[in-house]
Amino acid sequence: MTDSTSHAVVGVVLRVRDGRLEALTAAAELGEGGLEAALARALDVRALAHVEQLETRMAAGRLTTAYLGLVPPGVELDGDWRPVGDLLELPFDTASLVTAACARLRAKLSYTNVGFALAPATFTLSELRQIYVAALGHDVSTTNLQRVLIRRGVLERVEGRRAPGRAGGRPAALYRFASRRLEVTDEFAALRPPR
Amino acid sequence: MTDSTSHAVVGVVLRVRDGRLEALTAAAELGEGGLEAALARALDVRALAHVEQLETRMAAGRLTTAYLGLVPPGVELDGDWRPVGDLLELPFDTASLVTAACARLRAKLSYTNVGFALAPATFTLSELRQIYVAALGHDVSTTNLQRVLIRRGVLERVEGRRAPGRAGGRPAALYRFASRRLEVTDEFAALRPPR
DNA sequence: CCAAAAGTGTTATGCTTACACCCATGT
DNA sequence: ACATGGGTGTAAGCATAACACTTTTGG
Repeated sequence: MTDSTSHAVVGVVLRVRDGRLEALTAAAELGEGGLEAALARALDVRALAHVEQLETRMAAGRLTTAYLGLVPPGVELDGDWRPVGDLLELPFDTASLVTAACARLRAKLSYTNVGFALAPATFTLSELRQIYVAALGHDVSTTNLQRVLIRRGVLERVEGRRAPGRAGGRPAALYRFASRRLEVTDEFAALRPPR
Repeated sequence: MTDSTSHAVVGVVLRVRDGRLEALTAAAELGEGGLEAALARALDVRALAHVEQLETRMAAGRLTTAYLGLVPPGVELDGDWRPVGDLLELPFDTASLVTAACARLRAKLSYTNVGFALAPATFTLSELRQIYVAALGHDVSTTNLQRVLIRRGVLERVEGRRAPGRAGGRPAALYRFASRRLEVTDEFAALRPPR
């Protein structure tokens, strides 16, 4: 049997800009090429540092498969970017996908290395902190961010320092993500296998 | 535009029986009624204590949306149940969905109350332990299981005790899950919001 | 010399694991 | 009494959070 339902692929792309988490949505109809191919027609996937599927919904006889994409600073992706939290002008189902995307991002920030997809190639800890603050929606201490990510092996020191701004201050060390592909770094909180 | 791709909904159902994790798969073509309706045609969803979507794939021009379902002991669901780990006779893509389902279950057992969907209404801690051991694939200490689940408020004591078997032993207290709907009980391991 | 920003040291807290010990029942 | 399974008490380990303090720069 064959169905004749319209099937859209929606990309929900997130980025951090000016200390705010912003979202962009784009859609294309599913064709012969497959889900990822439709996503590629909807937007320039080369700009995305990370992509993962969110979910597939059916409403009003229309299928929608949503993807989460993340764009690092410095990479341009044109479209109608708008701050998350200002979703009132979006249709309800789109807004709800953006909310789902943000929830997924927040969760993964705490137990994976996804941060790499929102950060530039190299950065200072303050810069990384701003990204985490924007994405998580609550304050994060630079000290603890560093401890956690270093101990897990997520961050690596890199040569050189960032010169301080006008106000002075100690020059900041530069870091990078050890891997730029998604890795689970803190698998299970409880009920770990015995040693 | 309208696509004419065939679209199957596959249910991957898991249960624990005789100390082993078993899987059953069933599929139906997507129709007008929507994804959940197709799932209901594939199998008796009334038997499932929990259902959630896994993912949507497209391979060889064919769409597949997979769901994870969980059945508690004492509820019958007919079909070709087979132990997880004995997937060689299944087509590759089905086997890979079963693997994904198990991974999802294992992960959620550690930070949610999903256990309710694999356990009977009331049970002893030993019985619950056996379920966790089978689902996680590694040993779990009864002591720690109790501590973790009680502190999180996932388990509740219930009136009465289970009489010991032939070999004697102290009668076991009975417990139940405080909620029988999915709840996240251990949100973030790291980077929690400040107090 | 002072302010500002970055980074380290130290302590406290909380959750989990490990393990020893006590409890209740059948034979 | 003793074996068996159930349950609790206690201590240890580990990761995170909090915060004080030191370091390095610009003005």
